[in-house]
Amino acid sequence: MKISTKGRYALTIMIHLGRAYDSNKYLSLTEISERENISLKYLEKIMISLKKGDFFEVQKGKDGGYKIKDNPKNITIGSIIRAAEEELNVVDCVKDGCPNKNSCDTYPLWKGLSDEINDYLDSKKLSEYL
Amino acid sequence: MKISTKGRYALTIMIHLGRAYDSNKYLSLTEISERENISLKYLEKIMISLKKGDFFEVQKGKDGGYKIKDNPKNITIGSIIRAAEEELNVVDCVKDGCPNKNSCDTYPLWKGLSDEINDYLDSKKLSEYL
DNA sequence: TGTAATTCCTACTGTTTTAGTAGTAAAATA
DNA sequence: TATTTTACTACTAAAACAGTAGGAATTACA
Repeated sequence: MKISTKGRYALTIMIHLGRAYDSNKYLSLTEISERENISLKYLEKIMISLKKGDFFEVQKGKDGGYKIKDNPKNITIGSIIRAAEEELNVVDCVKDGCPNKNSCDTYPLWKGLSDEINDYLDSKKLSEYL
Repeated sequence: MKISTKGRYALTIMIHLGRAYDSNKYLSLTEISERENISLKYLEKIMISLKKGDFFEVQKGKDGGYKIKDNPKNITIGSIIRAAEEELNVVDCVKDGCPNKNSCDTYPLWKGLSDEINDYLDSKKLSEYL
């Protein structure tokens, strides 16, 4: 039961962008990469997933980078982790809609746990970690 | 963020043993294997981990198997999953006591999530799933 | 108009984890 | 003594994880 580095680094990226929110400037992955000592190439890869969350305005080229569109107070940690990790279900049958979930002894537990995790992460806002 | 089959099957094993609790008889893995269509060999392997939880009385030989020592009302799901999965921390730094956790931006979140998961699973008893 | 900086896109790769399988020894019972 | 069960050790194919690599497209600025 681990969050992958993808999910962890995604949060790190968002924290840096969140801190730059007030400045209204673009922040590049190069900059974050140097600050956090994480390879630029890996951050780029994580950004591919993260972009599905539709969090950013993007500017290519010199002095470009990413800028968060919405106030960090309105961005939940859950939405960040789900974008990075693709999903946040502790077992696949929760997601897939297991055909015999009504007769499954363990389904209620895993469903309950998945809900608990999502609710917890949705109760936390990016602004709390800046 | 997935629970492995090890954790899932561990719960399944415990549910079968929990149901047999009142009968005071031993239940073999062969029996559970047949009921659940899970390979006996794999169940044996999972049992190696699960035994660290000190849940059972064991009887080898004919009509042998495992018997739960304590009432299922007193066994938490958390203790089962932790025995099977070895740990239940969403990031390693929570377990290892990361040296710079005091300055880490993301530590509080991961620690909070790990605690949330453990608390949730500890609030559920095996008896609720029999 | 050229150059540096940046995102975007595709592909590759070594390592670790997962999910088992296999064979045999040891113990217990009848 | 034969059978059934757990206990122990070792192996393995496939998937996931954690990156790395190279270059194309775009933009700002000098």
